[in-house]
Amino acid sequence: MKIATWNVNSLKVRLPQVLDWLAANPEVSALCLQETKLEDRNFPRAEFEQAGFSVAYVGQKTYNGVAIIARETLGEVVVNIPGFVDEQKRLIAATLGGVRLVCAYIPNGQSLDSDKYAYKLEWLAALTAWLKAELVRYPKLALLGDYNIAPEDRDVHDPVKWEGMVLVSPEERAAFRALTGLGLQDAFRLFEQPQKTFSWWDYRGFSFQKNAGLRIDHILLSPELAQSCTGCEIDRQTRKHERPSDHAPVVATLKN
DNA sequence: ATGGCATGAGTATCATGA
Repeated sequence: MKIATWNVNSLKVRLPQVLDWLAANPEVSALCLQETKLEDRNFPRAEFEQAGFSVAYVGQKTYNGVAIIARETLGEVVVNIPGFVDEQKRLIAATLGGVRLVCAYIPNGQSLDSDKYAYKLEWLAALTAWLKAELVRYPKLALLGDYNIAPEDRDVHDPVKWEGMVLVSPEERAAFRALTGLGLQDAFRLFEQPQKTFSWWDYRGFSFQKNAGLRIDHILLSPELAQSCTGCEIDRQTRKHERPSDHAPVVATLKN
């Protein structure tokens, strides 16, 4: 099976692209979406179900919103981080064929001196604490999503330019390492990868054409899943579409 | 260069993103 994550930056705008992408990638068993920006009553459930998918989603107006689209029935759906009071809709988890899928839209943080940055670090701490317990319950666990963290300088097109900015700060990178410290492994880094492979490019300044991007969308795998992972790729083709999302899908292949 | 796009809410601009 393949599992994937894609920040679509409005599912209303990107729904045709998502359906096309799922049709073009039939090996993808589950696709995690972020920034759907839709209240639940406006989620295009019928469109996905008519195309044969099972869906789990939670969203809000204008901002955030996450969903899992799967080819088989999703079970054990959990919304938000249990025990963490949060107005924002940024996390949904579900089980598919014995694999626990956690779909997360980690806060951006805006800037290092922002309240949103403090919220980002609190959110990450709560996520890490919850996942520690979740990993005991579910040895086959994947955390997929928009992390809004470039884990290392090689994940940044111009590390000097980005120094002191959100997404690359030492605290955020330490929070990412706290996740890998639970035993989770970055699927992308399990394999040899081309230099300067990114998952996000700013809409402004021809960033995609210049490949001025960041790798901030990730799939982390529990030890048992990492063992079965045979590949991980970023599908930058989607960024060439008309009205593209600024993020590209990340896809991991799992055996069995 | 605190802009540069894009999206949504709402109908002029503003908040947010990364």
